[in-house]
Amino acid sequence: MKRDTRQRRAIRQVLLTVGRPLSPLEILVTAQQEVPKLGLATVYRNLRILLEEGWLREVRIPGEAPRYELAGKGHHHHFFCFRCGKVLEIDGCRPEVNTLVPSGFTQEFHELTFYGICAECNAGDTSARS
Amino acid sequence: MKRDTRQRRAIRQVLLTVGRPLSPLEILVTAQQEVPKLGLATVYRNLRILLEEGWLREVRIPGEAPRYELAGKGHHHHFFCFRCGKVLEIDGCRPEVNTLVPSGFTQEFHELTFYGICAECNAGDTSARS
DNA sequence: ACGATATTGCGATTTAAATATCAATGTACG
DNA sequence: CGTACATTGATATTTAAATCGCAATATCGT
Repeated sequence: MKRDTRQRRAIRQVLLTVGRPLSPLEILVTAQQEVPKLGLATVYRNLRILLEEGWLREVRIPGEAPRYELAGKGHHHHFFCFRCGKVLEIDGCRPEVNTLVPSGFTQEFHELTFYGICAECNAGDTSARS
Repeated sequence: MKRDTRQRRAIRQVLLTVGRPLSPLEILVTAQQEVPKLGLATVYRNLRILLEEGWLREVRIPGEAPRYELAGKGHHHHFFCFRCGKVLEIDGCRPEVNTLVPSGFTQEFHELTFYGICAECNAGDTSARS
C-alpha cells in the first residue's frame, strides 16, 4: 500500500509549484529546502512511481538530462535557455507544422524545442546556470 | 597529417550515400560491408574528427542514441519511426513556429521532431528494427 | 621502395545516470 | 497505541556509451 511520506509530498509539491520541467537534481535540491536529508535515490524512486501513476510526464531535451513536468497539460513545447540551463514551457502550437510530414507517414505526435536565452536571463539576471 | 584510410573512406561513404542520420552502430555495421574488420572505436574516432572538421552534424532525438548527418544541408527536421527505429529527414519548415516564442526571449534556433510510422513501414515492410 | 608516424583493432577502462542493497525509520491500519 | 511493512538514506553496484592504451598495421612524402 502507498504511503504519504514527507519526502513524496515535498517532491510532488515542488513539481506542482515550480511550473517548468525539472531534472532529478533540480528536484532534489529544491525539495531539500523542505526535507534537507532527502536523498537522490528517493527522488528517482518517486519519479518512477509518479510516472507509473501517470502523474508526471518526461520531457527530454537532446543532450540534456531528462526533466519532469505535470502530466495532463495541453499540447505545448519547450524552450531551453543556454544561459541558465532551465527548460521553460512554451504554450500553444501551430497546426501548419503537421503539413511538413510527407504522405505515407503516420505521425503520432511531434516535439518542438527552442534554444536561446530566456527572458529572465535577457533581463540582465546574472544568476548562475542551475 | 591526416591520412585517407580505407576505414575513414568507408565511413564517409556511408554517410554520403545513406541520406539519413545514422547512429554510430548503424555506421559501424553498414561500413563493415566495405571494411569487415572495422572496429567501433574507429567509428567513434572518425566521427569526432569529421565533427571537428565541420563535415558532420550531430542529430539528437530525445531518448535515442545520437545520429550523424552531413553538415551543410539546409534547415530541416526529422522523423523518428517507432517501427524500424530509423531517423528520416523532413525537408522544410514553417515560419509560423517562431511566433510561439514569447517576447523577451532570444531564440537562436529550434528543433522539430515527428514521431510515428514511416512510409516504408506503413507500406507493409516487415524488416526488423535496426 | 623506405621509413616516419598517423591510424587501426581490440580489450580494458572510464563516466555518469539510474538502480539495487539493506539496516533504520516512519506511516497507517487495526 | 502497537505493530507490520512501505519507505528512506547512504552507499555500492549496474549499465551502456564513449574513450583510452598499446602493439600491429597502413599510408604517404620522399
